Formats: sequence, C-alpha cells, structure tokens
Amino acid sequence: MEHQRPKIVDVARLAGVSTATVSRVLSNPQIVSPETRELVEDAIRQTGYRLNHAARNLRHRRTGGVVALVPNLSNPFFSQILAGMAAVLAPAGYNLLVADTRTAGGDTVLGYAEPSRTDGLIVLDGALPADVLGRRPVVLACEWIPGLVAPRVNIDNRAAATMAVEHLADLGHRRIGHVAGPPGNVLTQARLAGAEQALKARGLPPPLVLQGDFSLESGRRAGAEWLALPADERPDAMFLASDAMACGFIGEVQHRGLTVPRDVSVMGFDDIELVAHMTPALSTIRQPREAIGRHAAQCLLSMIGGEASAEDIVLPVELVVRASTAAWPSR
Amino acid sequence: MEHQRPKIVDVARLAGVSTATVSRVLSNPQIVSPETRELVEDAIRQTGYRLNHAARNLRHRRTGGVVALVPNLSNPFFSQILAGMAAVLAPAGYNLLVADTRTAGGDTVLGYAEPSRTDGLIVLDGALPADVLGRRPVVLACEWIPGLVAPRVNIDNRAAATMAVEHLADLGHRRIGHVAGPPGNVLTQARLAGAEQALKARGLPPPLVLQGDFSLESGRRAGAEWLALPADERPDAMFLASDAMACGFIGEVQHRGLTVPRDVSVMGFDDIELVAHMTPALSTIRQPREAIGRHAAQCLLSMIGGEASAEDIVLPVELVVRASTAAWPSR
DNA sequence: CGGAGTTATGTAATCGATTTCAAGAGGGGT
DNA sequence: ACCCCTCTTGAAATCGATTACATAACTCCG
Repeated sequence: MEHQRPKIVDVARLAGVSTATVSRVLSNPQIVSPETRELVEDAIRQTGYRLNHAARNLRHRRTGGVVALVPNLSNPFFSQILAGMAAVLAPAGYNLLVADTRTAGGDTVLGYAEPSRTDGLIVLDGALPADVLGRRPVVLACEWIPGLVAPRVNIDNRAAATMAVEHLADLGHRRIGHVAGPPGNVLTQARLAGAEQALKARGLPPPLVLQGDFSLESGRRAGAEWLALPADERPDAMFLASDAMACGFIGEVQHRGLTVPRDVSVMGFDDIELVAHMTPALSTIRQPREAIGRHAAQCLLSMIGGEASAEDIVLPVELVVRASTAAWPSR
Repeated sequence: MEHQRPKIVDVARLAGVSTATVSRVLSNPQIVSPETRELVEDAIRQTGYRLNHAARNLRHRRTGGVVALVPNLSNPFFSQILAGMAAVLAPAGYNLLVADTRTAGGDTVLGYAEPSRTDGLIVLDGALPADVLGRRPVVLACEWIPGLVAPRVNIDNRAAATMAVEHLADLGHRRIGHVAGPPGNVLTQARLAGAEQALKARGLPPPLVLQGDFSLESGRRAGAEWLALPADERPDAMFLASDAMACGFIGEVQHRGLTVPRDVSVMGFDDIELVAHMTPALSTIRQPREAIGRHAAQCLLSMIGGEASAEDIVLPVELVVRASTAAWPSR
C-alpha cells in the first residue's frame, strides 16, 4: 500500500537502524553519529516520511497550540493583534487557534481551556468568568479580568484617556463629552475615569457621558443623541472610547449636514488603519496593536516554557492629531 | 499525587469497570447499560476526569483542527470571514487555526498542510503554489489557485465588477477608471475583465487602469495619480477593486480640496462595515463575508467527512448605492 | 593491561485514549 | 433441556512517536 503514510518504523527499517535512532535524528541530531544520521536522512527522503504531530504531542504531553479568545472576531481591531501573535507563534512552532467567545458559548470556551487542547490561552475578553480558565498559562491582553491573577499586556487606558481629553482642553474646549464603552467593561471604566480626571484637573465640568458599546452602530446612535440635544447644550468636543464609535458618530453628524471639526471636535481611540483616510482624518490615541499581540504571545511562550509568572507589560500609546479636532471656537 | 490529571484508567478503577467501558461511555453512551453508565459517570464526576484530545486524535488518525491560510491577517476584510468559519467549526468540534501566509514563510505553510497537523485547509490566498497542499481536503474561498482542483466558495467577481461599472454608466459617466488589485491576482483579473466588459457592452471607451494592491495606501497613491492628471483627462468616475483602496482614494482626493462625488464618483468593492459611515458613504458591492466563511467551513467539513468532492458555491453579491456616486455631470 | 569514562545504538516501556475480538450472561423458541 | 442470538463487558492490541535504561564499542590513563 503505497498510499499509506510512512511511519517511523518504515524509515528505521529502510535505514537499518532502530526507531529510537530515527527519532533522535529528528529531534536531537547532534547525538547521532554523522554516518548514521546521513543514512537516516536518506531514508527519510526516500520514504517521504513526515512526523506525526499527534503522536509526538501525546508523548510530550503538550499540544503545540495556543488559543486566542476574542470577544468579536469580526472586529478589525483584533485582527492586527492576531497578526502580531501569529508572527511570534509560528516561528516558535506553535499553532494559533482563535475562538470567538460570543459565538462559541461558554461551553466551548471551557473546552479550549482544557490542557489537552491548548498549551496556553491569550484572553482578549474581560467579560469571561475568571474560573473557567483552570490553573494554566494565561495572558491577558488589552482587556483583563478583575479577579484573575495573570500577566497583562496592555496600555495605560486611564492615562491615554487623560491624554485625549487634555488635547481637547488644550484646544480651548470647555464642554467635553464622552461616549463610553459597554457598561461593566474594564476599558470603559478606565477610559471614563481618565477623562473625568483630566477635566477635573483642569477645573472643567464633568463630561456629558453617552453610552456606547465600542461598535460603529453605537457611535452612530451617540451621534444622533448629540444632535438631539439643544444646540446650546451640546458638548463642543467629544471623546469616544473607540475609533469605530468615532466613525459612526462623525458619519451621523455629517450626514445630517453638520461638519467636523467645525461644529464639533471628535477624538477617537485605537487608531485603526482606516481612520487616517477619513474625511476629516480622525484624531485619536494610537494603540500599538501588533506589538500587543507580539508581547502577549511572547509572554505566554515564556510561561509555557516554565517561567513562574511573567511581568505585566504596559505599552506606550501615542496621541495622533489629525483633522477632526480643532481650536474652539472654530466657527 | 492528587495534582496529576486523572486518566481513563483512574476512572475505570474507581467505577470498577474496564477502560473500554469508560471509553464507550465517553463516545457511545447508548451501548452501555444504564447502570454501568451511571457508575462511570459518577466516577468521572468524582475524579474530575477530562479527556485527553491528543490521545484520542492519535487513535482516530485525525487532528480535530482545520487551518485558514490568510494572505494578510491584519486586513479587516478577512476577520469577518474567519468569524463565519468559527461559527460553523466550533459546534462541530473543530479547532480553527489561522496562519498568515505572508508572515509565516512558505515553510510554515507547508507545515500546516501536513495531515498530522490539520484535517483540512481553507485557502484564502490565491498566490500559494498549488503543490504545497498535498492531496487532502482543501477548500478555496474568495481567491483561488489556477492549477488546483478543489471546491471554491466565492462570488462571481466578473459579474460583480460589471454590475459596479454599469451603475456608474447608468449615472451617465462615460470616462470611467479602474484601480486594480495586485498584478497576477485572480481577483484583479476577474474584476478588471468585468469592468472592461461592461464598458465595451455600453460602447464606452476602455478604462484608465491604475495599479493598486487592495491596500488603503495603494488607494491613496491612486488618488494622487488621479489628481496629477490634467483635469480634462481625469475619469469622472472610478471603480476600485476594494473598499480599502476606495477609502484611501477618497481620503487623498478630499484632503486635497476636491469633493466626492461632485468632482469624481467613487465605487468600492467588498462593503466592509466602516464604509457605510464615511463621508460620503461609499457605494460598493457587498460580499457576504460571513456566509463565505460559513459555507467554506461547511464545505470543508463535508469533505473531511468523506464526501468525494463538494460543489463550487457562488454566493450572490449586492449593489449598495450610497453617496459616493452621483449623476454626471454633477457640478 | 585493566578499569573508568564516553559515545552510539538498541530494546522496550510509555504517553492516554479507542477498538477488535472473545467471552459470559440472559432470553426465547422448540 | 438445548441451541442460537442479543446484549454487555473485558483483555489486549493499536495509534506513532519519545525516552529511560541497558549494552556494546572504543578511548584514555595510570
């Protein structure tokens, strides 16, 4: 049966050695004498042998895979983070699995937490219950889970929000509003706190806060709410907790005939690629998404490698000033 | 050692049955007598037993995973397709691995093609050499590989492009340009062909074709090239082969003081979520990305399940008319 | 020249499940 | 009472690699 995949014994037989030796050539070549190694390598070539990972993993008691638990795979914010993780994991011989925590249902998430399916987890969803993740390598990226002790890779959300609001204040705005993320979310809270703190420090009134959920559509709704306010009560600058919401907000406002930044300055958060090309180009806070992914992956690998527990990593953000924010009064 | 994960023999011992019986309870409960089953289930609960997938997979000669080979993970166009795939695969008990074919390097892609790592492949990158994928379950989604016989899940790119150009022609435009994708790409060719065909059928001159690569930045460059043309040579409508390029194009044109659609009508392709909220909202061709992902996954599962070879699936697109296209002459 | 030390290789146990085959128990028909 | 059949269950082989331990050959040194 030539359609049968050759196994290690086939190689061993052809090379006239034991399976042990073949295995050694595969995973630890330098302990085999050069002549034998040559012999085995020839046999491998001739048979077209390919290692069976399931067997190796079983013996090694590992899986060779790590999973990223993402709250919403279709959100472009995450795709670049995944790219960063993939860039680190592939060379290290690890598979990157992805799971959408909303789609999958709690059960499936629990499934991924099983040691026999993955060697570790990168959690990007702060809303997961802390106890579904057993006692195993976990790294929290971007979001975090309040009860859970695990290394975190993220940015200083509070300081970043402060930076954003200070930019608006520096432009002379005094009535500054905020469109927050979903209630209960850790990022929502940190960014709101940062915004409030900045206003307070400047002696400005607390922000008008509208509720969103990071999505485009919720930003659009916030735009509608803003428009519905009497003109003299509208904040003249808005800081939104995500770029997606900022896009929705600006879209709604401009489709109704007003202009950004003439009628309202808008500040986003994330710096997703597209917003640099909008009209107006969005001022925002840049998160180093690729780097977040890379560091999270690296951190997880070191934990899998046995390091007791890695350090938290806080990556720097950058204020990106573009055309959606302007000095007040701007008309 | 109570910290050792319990294995099937531990459960068997506690329940007073053989490992075979435990295994049967796990994977085929109805062939075990109710009393014994109860016994075993109790033992499982007491020991906290969890199945080892590596062992099961070894025995079953499968991996329980499929990989999506994506040309560029950080491109939001793909994330929603991944979401669709995940939605189908997770309930079926399959892991979704993702690999970035650009990041990984040909070697790694070959690695994923190994049967011992994945049970099947969903290829979203038409630029892969046909021979790296052995003789195993493969589905091509969106893009395809000319030499490779495998079921395809995609749209009729040529007809879609025709539809886009006809929309522009219907608006009265006569000089219609096209910004194409990267040369050699199958989508580039199909969409260009569709555009040319539509113009020809209407008796309009062939399009001015600018080269892009689907990326935002290449769209911005195309915008700059368009601007650099003498005003009386500029096409008065542009059809771009991706929404990302359309965004870049519009951004560049508007940042230089012109207005869309007054100075030029712009038509995109894909309907990524954001473009509905831009100013102006982008007219485009909607690809059912989630459905593409779902069908591709389903198709792959049926091939893994033994079906000889599934049918190609062509999903319908939709012309979405928004504000970036207007009747000519529009000023 | 004998024994310790090193190097290269083979034998067989092992990772943790699934599954084939055989056998025992019980039921029903004659 | 006997034979055949179905229903459960267990013993042991199996999936395909890795590795602990044993062994053989060879080197080195007093």
